[in-house]
Amino acid sequence: MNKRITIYDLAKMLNVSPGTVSRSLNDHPSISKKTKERVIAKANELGYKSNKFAANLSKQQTNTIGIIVPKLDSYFMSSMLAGIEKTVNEAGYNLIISQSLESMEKEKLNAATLFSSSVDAILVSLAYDTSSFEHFTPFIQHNIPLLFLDRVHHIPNCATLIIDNRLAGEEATEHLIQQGCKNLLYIGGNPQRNVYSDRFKGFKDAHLKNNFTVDASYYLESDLSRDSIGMIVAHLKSTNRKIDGLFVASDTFAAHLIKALVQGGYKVPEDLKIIGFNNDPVSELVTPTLSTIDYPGYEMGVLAGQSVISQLKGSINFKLANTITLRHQLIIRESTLNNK
Amino acid sequence: MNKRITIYDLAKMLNVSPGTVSRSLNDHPSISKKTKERVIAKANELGYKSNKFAANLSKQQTNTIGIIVPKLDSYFMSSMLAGIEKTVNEAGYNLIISQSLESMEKEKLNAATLFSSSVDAILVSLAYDTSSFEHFTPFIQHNIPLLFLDRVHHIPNCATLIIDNRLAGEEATEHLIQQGCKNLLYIGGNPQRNVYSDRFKGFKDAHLKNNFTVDASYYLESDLSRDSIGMIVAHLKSTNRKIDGLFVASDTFAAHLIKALVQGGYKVPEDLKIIGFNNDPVSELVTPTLSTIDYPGYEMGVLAGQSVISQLKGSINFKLANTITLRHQLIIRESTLNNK
DNA sequence: TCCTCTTACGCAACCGATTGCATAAAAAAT
DNA sequence: ATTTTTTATGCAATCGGTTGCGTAAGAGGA
Repeated sequence: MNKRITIYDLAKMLNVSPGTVSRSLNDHPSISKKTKERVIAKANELGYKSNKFAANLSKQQTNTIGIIVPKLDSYFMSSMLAGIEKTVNEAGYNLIISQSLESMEKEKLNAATLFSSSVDAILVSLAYDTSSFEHFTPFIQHNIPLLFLDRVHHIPNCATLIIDNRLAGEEATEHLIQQGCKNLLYIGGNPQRNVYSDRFKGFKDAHLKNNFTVDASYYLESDLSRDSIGMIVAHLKSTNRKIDGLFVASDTFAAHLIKALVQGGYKVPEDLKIIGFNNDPVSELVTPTLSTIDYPGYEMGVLAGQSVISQLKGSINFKLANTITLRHQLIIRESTLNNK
Repeated sequence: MNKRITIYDLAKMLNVSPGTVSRSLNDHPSISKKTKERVIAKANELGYKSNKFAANLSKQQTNTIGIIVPKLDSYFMSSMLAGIEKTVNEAGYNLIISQSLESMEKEKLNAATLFSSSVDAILVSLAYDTSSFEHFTPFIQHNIPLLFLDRVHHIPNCATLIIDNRLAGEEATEHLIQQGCKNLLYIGGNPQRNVYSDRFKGFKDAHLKNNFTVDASYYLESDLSRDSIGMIVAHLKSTNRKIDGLFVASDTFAAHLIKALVQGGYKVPEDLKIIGFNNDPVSELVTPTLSTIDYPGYEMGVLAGQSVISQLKGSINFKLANTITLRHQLIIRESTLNNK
């Protein structure tokens, strides 16, 4: 096992001081070109790698960014992470990823770990059941940038990155109405999460605009897991209102639902039109193909990375620019179309 | 911004030495219960968090594990990562995730970064075009556990975690043959990657067992990206061998292919049977549903995490137990079925 | 040639925790 | 009461870089 070589080794071999080696390696202006070259040449020759922990310790910054996501195994999350990882990596940061597994308790633990790992910044997409936010105060107290994305909570001086879920919900609903649906139902997750409640707001707004009645019973709360498909189908069958349009807050759930409904004898879109959310790849593969709202996960990740980095570099004042809203887009496919 | 408090602060306030504080906090046996309690109480009172970098620097270990994956936005990858993250996290480790984006150059960079981040161990799933492996030698030289998973390369003393791709390929092919296919084609990625070449080996073995002829032209190499669907369809139309069975090394690709073929007038499974690989959620959603090989990403992640941790803790001698092979399972769905 | 101003580098403190070794205090043994 | 053993703590070096400050050597000017 080769001993890892340090600036002291280099210094000794080159007959200079460790300080000079350090400065050379960091391209400090007060070192002559000649010396720099000698040092760098030797460093390469010996395969010198700086010890990040020593560097972090003295520089008091870690070049790591932490992120807490609910779960990573969805297309949306993983493409968002892909975008974040790529962006922060190019800026020289490492990304520590942790999952709350949709549990506030785990989220607290993760936050504590990341805090004690001295991340330079932290990104958070909230767990399903998170209802208090004190676990983020250490970051705020220590002025560590905290950015919420997608599943957000507004805390003063914390940036948030979202799409306009209300508007997207309105557009989706409006589309269903234009396709002739009269009796709509919204299927979403925990309304404490902005993504679900805001979409329902849009759903309501579209109703009001079209002089349709709407009340809380139009919000069918579900954990959007595959196991709940059966309950939803049962609900649709048993309800006295004859539902002819469904706005589902998740494409994968919508896709499974379509499959189940078709097997259960429903005709989609003839009997029942369905629109999803996210533009997950499955929406193109299911039959009928699923109309949806395109929700740019990767771009969101890139933007999140960029904004957190510019925050770290101090090049943007986030006290001012506090909320970034990304574009979204209605995508019409077969599951909401009349003709054919 | 509260100054972060250190063991020196605690030491001063409690009139003990920093060493005592450190030992108390680490539950060192040679500290009296009374002192420990005093220290811990004070630490909690002031919200003391140990500075990991200082600790890492002196302990020479970081409690982080690095992983390089080709891309993280596939269901398989993200569930594998979910499994790894959960496991190593429970063991007190952080996970630094980086993507090679299927490029060897990026993989080299990532390896260098992780090395200089002093990860305690590294997990790797190789990029599409990785053809040399010197970028891993620093880890080996420094005795840092290196575990390959899924897309592996055999290096002495490095553990690998795989499924039996050859056997899985044989089973998939055998199934097609049993369903009456006479003219098979295998669509896979770069044969430098074990996952693709081994499946083809199984494909060949099944042919030989059934006294079918097979040669290299039965391997259609593709990058398995969506853009290549058109080329594949063209190939199927133009080839003089009338293909009636397709073994595709990726479910998502197979799903898109089914969609394209059906649109192009093919009947699946009547004209052409298709079997995929991975048991991606999409395989149940596409019409016809896709037969496939179940490939347990999450479990693979858990196992990878466990084995790397036991390696770090020294509880398993990996010089002996070098390759772990996971179970896989043939899953038969509509895309390969005759009746109906 | 002597003086001033740069330039290039060395010195040493510092970041915050860990840990081997020494030792004072307390407990046990004689 | 004295010595030995045990227990609990302190001291100080160490991990590997970074950085403010001081200064010798070299460049430039008079």
